[in-house]
Amino acid sequence: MRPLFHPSIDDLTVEGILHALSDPVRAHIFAEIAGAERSQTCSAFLEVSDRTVPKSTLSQHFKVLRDAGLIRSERQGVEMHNTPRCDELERRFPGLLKAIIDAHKRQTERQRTRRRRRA
Amino acid sequence: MRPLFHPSIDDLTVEGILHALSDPVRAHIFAEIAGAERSQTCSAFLEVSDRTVPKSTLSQHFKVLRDAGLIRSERQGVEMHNTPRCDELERRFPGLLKAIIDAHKRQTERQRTRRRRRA
DNA sequence: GCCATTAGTCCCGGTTAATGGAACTACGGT
DNA sequence: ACCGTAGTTCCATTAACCGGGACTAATGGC
Repeated sequence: MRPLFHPSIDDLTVEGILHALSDPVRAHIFAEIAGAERSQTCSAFLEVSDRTVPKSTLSQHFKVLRDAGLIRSERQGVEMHNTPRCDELERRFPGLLKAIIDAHKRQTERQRTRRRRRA
Repeated sequence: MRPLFHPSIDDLTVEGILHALSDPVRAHIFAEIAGAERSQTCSAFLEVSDRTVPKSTLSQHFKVLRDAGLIRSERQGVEMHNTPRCDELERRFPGLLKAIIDAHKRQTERQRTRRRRRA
């Protein structure tokens, strides 16, 4: 297994981070990983908000998140354990992640209330 | 002239905003517009950080920023005047824009000091 | 050790999005 | 009416994304 690439915190770009989180599936995955107590495997996200994500696509998504410096992935046995790099990111770009995750939360909450109102 | 489309603040998505600002040229344009005292024309950005941007591309970039709800564009005579929608955006996604612009600033400053050190 | 199973990755063809040159439109000035 | 300027639209080329299928790496059972 070729060791997974993780960029140094100094090489991270805002563009990369925004691009990674501009996809709803990736944003969801990252929010979950960032909010979870323990590391999450990739296959935990084969279903995201009632939609099936093919595993090749999922693998790409994780690569994008890794390359953007948002998560760290390490193999443990047969599965991959993903953890957020929040502390480093917070030092490099203070407040950025929190603002984005908050905005996403705000949006999904609103979507829920809107849907409820329609129903 | 077909009137320009501006989405309602309620229809804005975080994904759209992040995607729009994940491009370095667009991020630069938006930062300038957001930071300027007065409205900016499109052609003010035919040169961005020492690179020439073709005007068809530039036009597309402005459309992306408009569609994401980041700017408002209105024709005044022969030129287009662009203003930020910061107040509305702040109400919808508090802190988001500031965090992103701050992160961008932080990044460009670092790039400058790095380049200076190398030289 | 060998086979089966599980978790992810890689490859590659099809589809979609971004880029930029050239033609076009919209407006103002003369 | 014509010209120059500011932006837009069209279209062909190129790059990025998606997902099915083959492949790889690690584990457990036998």
